[in-house]
Amino acid sequence: MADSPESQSFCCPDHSGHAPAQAILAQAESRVKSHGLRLTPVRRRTLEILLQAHGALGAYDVLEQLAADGFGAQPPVAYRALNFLVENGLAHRIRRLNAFTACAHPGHDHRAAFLICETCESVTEAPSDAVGAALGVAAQDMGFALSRATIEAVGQCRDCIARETADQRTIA
Amino acid sequence: MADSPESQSFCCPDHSGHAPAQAILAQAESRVKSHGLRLTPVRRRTLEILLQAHGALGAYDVLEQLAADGFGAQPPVAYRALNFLVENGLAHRIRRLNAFTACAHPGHDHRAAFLICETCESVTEAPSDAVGAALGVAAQDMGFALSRATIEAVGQCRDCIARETADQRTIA
DNA sequence: TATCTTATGTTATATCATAACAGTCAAGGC
DNA sequence: GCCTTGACTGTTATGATATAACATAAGATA
Repeated sequence: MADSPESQSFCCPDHSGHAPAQAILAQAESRVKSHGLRLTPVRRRTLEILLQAHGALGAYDVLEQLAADGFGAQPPVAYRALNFLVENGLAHRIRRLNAFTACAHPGHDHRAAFLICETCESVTEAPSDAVGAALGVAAQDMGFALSRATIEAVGQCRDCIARETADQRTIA
Repeated sequence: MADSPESQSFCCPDHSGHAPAQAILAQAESRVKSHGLRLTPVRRRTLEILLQAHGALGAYDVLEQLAADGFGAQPPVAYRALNFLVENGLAHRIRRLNAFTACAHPGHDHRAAFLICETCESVTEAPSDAVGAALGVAAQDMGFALSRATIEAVGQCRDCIARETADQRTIA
């Protein structure tokens, strides 16, 4: 199960594998090109940085790494690249954390929900079609035309639950 | 329908009535007391300010009004009162807007979803039990223990849809 | 009243984000 | 090729949001 494609495709970048960075970068490249846009060096490097990150990264964290790589060291450099990635479905903005994370499966359009672990700060992208549908119904009931949504859950991830359980056994 | 208790209880503060401010303030008072806490003047006034607001208010907007009323004029004054209200279920934080809004029905615990109108900037609290349930299922599938969630939808509210439709008729 | 606790006020600073403009580079027309 | 054009990057400057830390005041309790 830990290695099945299903569990891979929604795992956070450093909770062992989702599709390897290379594959995602290639997908990103073609996706961007098909929209008549360019995955320039800063943008590509920004996506790489997000893909290598453990959890979500703040814009200034990204900026620091970009600067170390010889790109511009001013905030707009990071924000522009990050916004580009978000607008093109290659990354997501996590509002609760004022942070950004690489999209785990950029191949297709989708609405995503995020599971934010309070213990290890990991951010996991979860399938949210059902959630989106429920939200659509609620909106419709209010006469509200929904265009997009932010869905962010806070709690504890599987790994941290397991670790805590193990710790308790050790103590007892 | 426009006057039914149901439609009232989920309307935004200035899209005509939800329960009047007085009633909500009274509810707030008793709710807070039952938790062994106090609805102090700043906190009470902060809640009033939110209740009178058209949409959600930024902390600095609230601060400005508090200062005008003779309360402290420094950010922590507003943030403390706002955080108190949020922690006690009397207000909600709208992360997408970096803003706060009074809870439309503080009488009972509930998970809320917010509908943010891009046209008039109103924020409406929608019942979200179904959305929460769907999110719970998605989380469970990932082995994630959900503790709370942010659900914020962006789109266009009923009033603005109606207004736009009317405008188009006028033009045509 | 003395004491303890909670809340408020203030100073200072951290963190997140964007406007505006200048310089650079790539792609397509000539 | 080379020039124009539009997209991209870099920089300066500033704005907006949020909190840490500590001093003072106000309520509760003994």
